[in-house]
Amino acid sequence: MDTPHKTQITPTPTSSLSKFEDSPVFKYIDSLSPIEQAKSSQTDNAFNSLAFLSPSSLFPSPQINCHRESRFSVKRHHFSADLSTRVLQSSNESNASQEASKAAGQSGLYDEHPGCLSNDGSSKGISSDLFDKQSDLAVELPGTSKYDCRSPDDNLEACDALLKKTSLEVVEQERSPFQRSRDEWKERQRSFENERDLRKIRRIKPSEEAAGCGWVAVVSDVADMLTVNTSIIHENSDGQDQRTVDSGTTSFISNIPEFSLDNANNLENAESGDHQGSCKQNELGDSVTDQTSCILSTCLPDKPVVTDSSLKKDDKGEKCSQLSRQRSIRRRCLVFEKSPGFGLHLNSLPNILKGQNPPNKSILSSMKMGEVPSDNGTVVIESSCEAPASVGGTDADHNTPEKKSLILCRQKFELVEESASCKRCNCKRSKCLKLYCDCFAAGLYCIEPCSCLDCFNKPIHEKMVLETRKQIESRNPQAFAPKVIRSTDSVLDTWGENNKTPASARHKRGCNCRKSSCLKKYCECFQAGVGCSPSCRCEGCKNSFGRKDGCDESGSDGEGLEACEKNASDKNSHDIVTHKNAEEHRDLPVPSNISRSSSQLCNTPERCSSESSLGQSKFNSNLQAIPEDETPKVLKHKCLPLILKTNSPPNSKRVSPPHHECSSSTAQRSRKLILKSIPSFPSFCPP
DNA sequence: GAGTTTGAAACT
DNA sequence: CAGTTTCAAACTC
Repeated sequence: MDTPHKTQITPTPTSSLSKFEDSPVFKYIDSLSPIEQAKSSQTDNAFNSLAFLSPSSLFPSPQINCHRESRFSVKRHHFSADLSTRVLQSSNESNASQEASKAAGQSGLYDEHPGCLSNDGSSKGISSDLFDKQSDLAVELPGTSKYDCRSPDDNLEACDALLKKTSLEVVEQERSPFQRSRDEWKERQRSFENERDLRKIRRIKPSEEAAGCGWVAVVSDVADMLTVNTSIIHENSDGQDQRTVDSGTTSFISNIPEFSLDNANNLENAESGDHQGSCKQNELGDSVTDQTSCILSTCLPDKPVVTDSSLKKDDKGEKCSQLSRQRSIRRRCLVFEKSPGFGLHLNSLPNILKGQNPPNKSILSSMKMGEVPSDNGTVVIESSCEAPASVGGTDADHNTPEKKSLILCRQKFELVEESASCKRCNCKRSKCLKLYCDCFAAGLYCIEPCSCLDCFNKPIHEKMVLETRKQIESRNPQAFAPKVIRSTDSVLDTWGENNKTPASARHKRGCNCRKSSCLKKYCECFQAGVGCSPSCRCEGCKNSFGRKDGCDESGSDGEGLEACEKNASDKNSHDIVTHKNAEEHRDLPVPSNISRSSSQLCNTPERCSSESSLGQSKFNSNLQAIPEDETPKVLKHKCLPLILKTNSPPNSKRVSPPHHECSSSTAQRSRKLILKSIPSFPSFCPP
């Protein structure tokens, strides 16, 4: 709030600037260095816009921004070509500044922001300002409703503004190194925003489809969004932008089998007419099914899902809805949570993996370390899920390492899907609409294998499910968020000494164990394979993964480890086989608890990344005194159900969700940001 | 497989 | 916020 006093004292930026600009000195400086001007405002803005984006900007909460973003993106798609063309044309005529000015003039947008127009690098001032403030335009340009992203009705203007931004970027290519440097920043920012858009949109369709569309649909929406982005990229079609189009992804997606979704797709195809091709996967074609896109989006967060243009937005939502309904019968596996540095929703993993049925013996027996069974029984040699971003995408690439990686990833996803369908709950009185229900808590619908009674956690009761979820979320916004968060990031790390321990993750809320000494799966920390943290209120903590008091954790110590080992061995520890052993004993019966979580997906400790497999991982680690961790990149990133190379030393005890619990201010900021904006879980609730 | 234990979730 | 109850998974026999 401005006080009269303040007003008096502080001259308006405009007047001040005006005076300054009128001075001979300023003019001289201006003529000498364009950098000066850039520095004063644009540069800072460029940086600040990125560095100080509000949490919501960086990781926008879908509930808040989804509408804006989704529409924005779509429209941008429509206008970019036109505007870009105009700008490019003008760029051939004269210098960048003039071009920028023209562009600005055409748009008419900049006229309303004289402050953005500097004497010399008008283009620079304009573009950078627009660019840098793209996320804040709604606020920054109060005088104009053109970019008020908050208003659905202003999407056109908003898109227009963005287009201009993009166009100007082209114009600015001839600018100084300094400016280019800034451009890089901007590019990153834009990239980031694209990603952000993806996230935001996640909730858009759900909101539109409310009751009809489930998570799958939501995920599909992400893919949809990606499609739009891709289009944009193509339109801009400059080498630089092409980078975001990952042919490998395309290939990957196109090759993802329909696992058991054939029926769903068939149905969809029957209904979609022209779009069938788009939804029906072509083994090597370019089209991608919604589901695969969804999955892919989970796995390859950084890459837009390239889909057939026919597969699209308008009807897609509808189709997706239909498809989702079909799929929901099998199960809705919400493992798509991802983002730069953010993995899937780990809440779902444990469940997924836990509920996994023992692998087909024949498959298992035929498997070798590092191999992954596919739904059809084939075995694929393991390779990193972090396949190179760009891959050929042609049939000829089938034998390339990249292709193999893609195949591997694909099959991993298949496994996830499969395993998800095997998870079951046994609720008797909660109707599976409370967090007591693992399925519900994991964001999954109950399925046939569940032994629940009076279950309402089914697609046919979607509305109820949504409402219930909404209610729970209203009570506790983090109710469906991952319970275990990672603390490996130095900046975000908050557990201090604990952090030095192998436990690179901690239970977000902490446990409250009194009798189990945090050595049994009653303890959520233990179950997740993470050490207890100061936030735990447990008594007599002996968590082998890390005690509350910071005293050590597994791998190295004795008591905890012993207890854990003992605990693990009570039943089947003797049957537990490490990867190494697994190969030798793959025909041996797999321990129940192990088989559920690791036999298939987690043959290796590394594989048991994420919270889900942590438990298993822990067992393995305990047995092997696994050296402390270095979470495999794969795990740290996106792919989840990971099967890592088996012959590698089990050096990673666990992989935690990419969330950070922090106590420090910085950490808290980050955490807040993450928790707030990234629905760790696809929300049932429409925004 | 039934019964018990446990601690999170839900409720008051 | 603390105490109590409910609940379902984990565990034991």
